[in-house]
Amino acid sequence: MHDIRAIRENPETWDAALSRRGKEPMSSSVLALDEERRAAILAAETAQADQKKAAKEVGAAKASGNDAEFERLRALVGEKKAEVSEMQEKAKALDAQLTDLLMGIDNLPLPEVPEGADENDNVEVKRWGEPRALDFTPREHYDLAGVKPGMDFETAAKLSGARFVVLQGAVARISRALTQFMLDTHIDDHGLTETWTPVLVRPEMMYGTGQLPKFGEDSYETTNGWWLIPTSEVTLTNTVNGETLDEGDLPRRLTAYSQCFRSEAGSAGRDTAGMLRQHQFEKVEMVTICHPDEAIAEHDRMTGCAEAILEKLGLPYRTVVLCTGDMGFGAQKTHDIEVWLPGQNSYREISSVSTCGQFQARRMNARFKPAGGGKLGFVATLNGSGLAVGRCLIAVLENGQQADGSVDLPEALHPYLGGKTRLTAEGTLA
RNA sequence: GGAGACGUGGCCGAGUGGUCGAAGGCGCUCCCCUGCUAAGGGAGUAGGCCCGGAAGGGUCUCGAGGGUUCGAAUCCCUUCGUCUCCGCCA
Repeated sequence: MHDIRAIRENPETWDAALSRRGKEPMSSSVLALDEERRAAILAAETAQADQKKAAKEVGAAKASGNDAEFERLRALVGEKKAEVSEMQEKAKALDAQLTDLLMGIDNLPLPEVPEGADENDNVEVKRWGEPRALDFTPREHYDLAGVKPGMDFETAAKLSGARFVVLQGAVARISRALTQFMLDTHIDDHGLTETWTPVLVRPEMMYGTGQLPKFGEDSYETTNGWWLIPTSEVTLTNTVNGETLDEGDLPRRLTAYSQCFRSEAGSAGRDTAGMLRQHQFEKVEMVTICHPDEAIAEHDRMTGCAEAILEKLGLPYRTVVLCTGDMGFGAQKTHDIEVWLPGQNSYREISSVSTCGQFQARRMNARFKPAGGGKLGFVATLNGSGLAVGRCLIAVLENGQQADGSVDLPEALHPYLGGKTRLTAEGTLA
């Protein structure tokens, strides 16, 4: 959410930043509402001060036996009370309106974020690894002989419908190995704190990280009002919802493996084959809660954590800075990491690392107490995939594929596979 | 799911309708005393919002939301959470 004071102080700057995202200027409507709201608050509080004063005098009048004065003051209190409740109601309604308005406005891009309309304007900032030269035509993951026995879309369709998968045998194990490998790396090498969270949350949490109110269509709500998390960014970030942390406790770096659920309403027709896009998928997530001054450095650090996974797996990738038009709702700046998929002959998103600045913290009311004293500040929050397990599985399978449909598996995974090094064309580990 | 109890400031803990934002203790900060890692004395010690250049003032917050009342931490309702017993269960 936006800081109303910042908008008041610099409406033009604020509108200009918004327009970089291709959004209409909002400051005049925001400020008009804000002014109305403050006038109502002032009126309500002035009336209330009068009421309280008179109410105190009532007691004194009663005690001194001044019945006339007592009655007069009683009447005055009654009068003021009506005025107070009227103005309070108005103030409350205006405040809710303003909050609703602000809650629906995108975060502002940082100055260094390139301007652009869509993914074509993203800027590549790093490229690592060389796609392997092949003397055969690469296949997509679901088309590999060794994969087919362990990746069953028909049974998944029977169980649940389209965009689900059943993994079995060696493929299931490779997937699990990937998860373990990622978590261990983040915990042991990157110093993140392993965390396990619920996947069902109250709606307030979805507001906190920005899925609600605008993107309810993308997630699933249960009949009793819980929401299935679309990413554990929701739970990890909201661990500090409503909290005031000591500055000394920052930064908090968390990682969690979780199931993620997305209805993907707008994506029908895209990536329907294979397990690239599923309603339910697995992800290892990273979240940092830190001092706002450290957010940019943390952003680069976190990006590095995600890249390290791909490097250890020997998977070629490139990193891009998303342009203003391609960034998510709550982000100030986003790095997408795209892994090479030989079967598609292209780089595909496998991780998205964003800093949200204080945007989510304001929604969550997550603050910190400065070490030297002074006013409380809002923390900064960052999140990033580290990585999407399903897509990483695809990348491992496609990049390691051999002409016969078997797969050479990355060395980093061998310890997690009981020392086995490859997926045979028959679908077993060897 | 059933029955009951509870939810106060950084922590502990008083307070069951009237100058209570809230006694007391602990912790912390500053000052004094003390020639020393003891003890004592004093002062201070939440946050949001609104007005104001500031000083300062107003208002809200005793889990949250609503209500009763001239007046609520104290009464009522709703809700969230915690604990105990029972049931169920991975």
